Amino acid sequence: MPPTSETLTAERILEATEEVLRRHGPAKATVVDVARALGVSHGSVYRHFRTKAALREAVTKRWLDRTSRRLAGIVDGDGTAEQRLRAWLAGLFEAKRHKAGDDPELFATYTVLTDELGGVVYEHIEDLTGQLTRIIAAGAGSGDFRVPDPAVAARAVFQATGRFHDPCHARDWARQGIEEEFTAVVDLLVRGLSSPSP
Amino acid sequence: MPPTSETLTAERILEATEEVLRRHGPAKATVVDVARALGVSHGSVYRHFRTKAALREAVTKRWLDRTSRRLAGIVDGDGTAEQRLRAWLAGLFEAKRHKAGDDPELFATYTVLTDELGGVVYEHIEDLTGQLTRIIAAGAGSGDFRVPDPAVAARAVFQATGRFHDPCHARDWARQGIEEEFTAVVDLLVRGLSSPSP
DNA sequence: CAGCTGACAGATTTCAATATCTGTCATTCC
DNA sequence: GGAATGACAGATATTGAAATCTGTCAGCTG
Repeated sequence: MPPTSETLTAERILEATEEVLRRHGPAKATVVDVARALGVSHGSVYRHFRTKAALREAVTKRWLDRTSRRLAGIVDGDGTAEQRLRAWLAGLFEAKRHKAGDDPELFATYTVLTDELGGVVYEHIEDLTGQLTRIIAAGAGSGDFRVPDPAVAARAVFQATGRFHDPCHARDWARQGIEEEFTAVVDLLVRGLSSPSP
Repeated sequence: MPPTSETLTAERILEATEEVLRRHGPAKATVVDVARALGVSHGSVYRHFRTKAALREAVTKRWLDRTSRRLAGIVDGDGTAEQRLRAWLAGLFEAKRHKAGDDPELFATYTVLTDELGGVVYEHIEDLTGQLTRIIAAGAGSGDFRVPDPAVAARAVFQATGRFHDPCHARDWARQGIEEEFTAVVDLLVRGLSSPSP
């Protein structure tokens, strides 16, 4: 009994995979489960994704890209470079914190997945630091920021704020005072970017 | 056949525990193993440490304190506050990186231990940020740094450099270019501390 | 004939029995 | 008498046999 009689597409498989991951967790989510959820044989899933790893990679990439796209809107938005930088960092923190807080099981699942999929995460980080570089370069152009190399500065800012977006710190995001800590770090970084060259 | 006939002290037990941890890893290191290594019955170990958790805690504390003490020497050392701050941060990075690089097994062992012992790690971090606070306060006093609250700034600096001392980033410490990343982050933070208040 | 199926081999995971460990304490030993 | 021992009960870990999963492919189906 097929749940829907639409044709089987990669998109539908990804949808079902996400649901199975949410339900079963990363360790117990099998290709057979995904096929069962779709009412097809597991052989059909292998027609669209060569291996289980490729399927996991695709679903993880989709998940990460959702955050990327949301933040991309801030890069060319309104306000000064400093305002956009602050909004972007706050947006990243907020997005991660909500993902972790709203559905901890699913977040833990993706944390496991990203741990085993180095390449996808690398691209995601390149994407995000690229966005940051554009904001900082704009600030350097307008004179708000004084940095020798916007790309280097962007990476430093991204890494320095790791505590507020790297999944390995997720358990701290619910702690009392985390907001103040975030503000203190961002203030310090913004002052570093804005100060005259040494 | 007791390997040594000295009296059984807490110190000797900690020594043996560290050796057993190095040999067997955190999951397989048992109290029975420790007793066997010392040539005594496991009941004797329980005379000095009430539980296995207490033993693990004591040995972990000892390990963390070794790093603390090494860095404490820099706090009141020679040079300007900026020089000491840079030396302290570099020293912390260096210490952690060597621990992780020289004996990855033992480092992984302590990473597991610190994960289960929240309190000990909390105290260790309080200790380290305390040292940082003293350096930054000295800089604020001499006019090198301009910060409203040295303790807040110290915590921000500690967290912003987390990538270079937090065990969850240990695998990145062997990567190409990590030194440059460290320098970029520290430069940015020092500029932030030194710049005139906003 | 394009897409799907289900049986299959080898790899991985589960589960229950078996063995080991933790923490206690009555007893032994200097 | 203070320190150490080793037997013990309940909790935890190991092990290996049975079940399940991954990835392939010859054949079915519409």
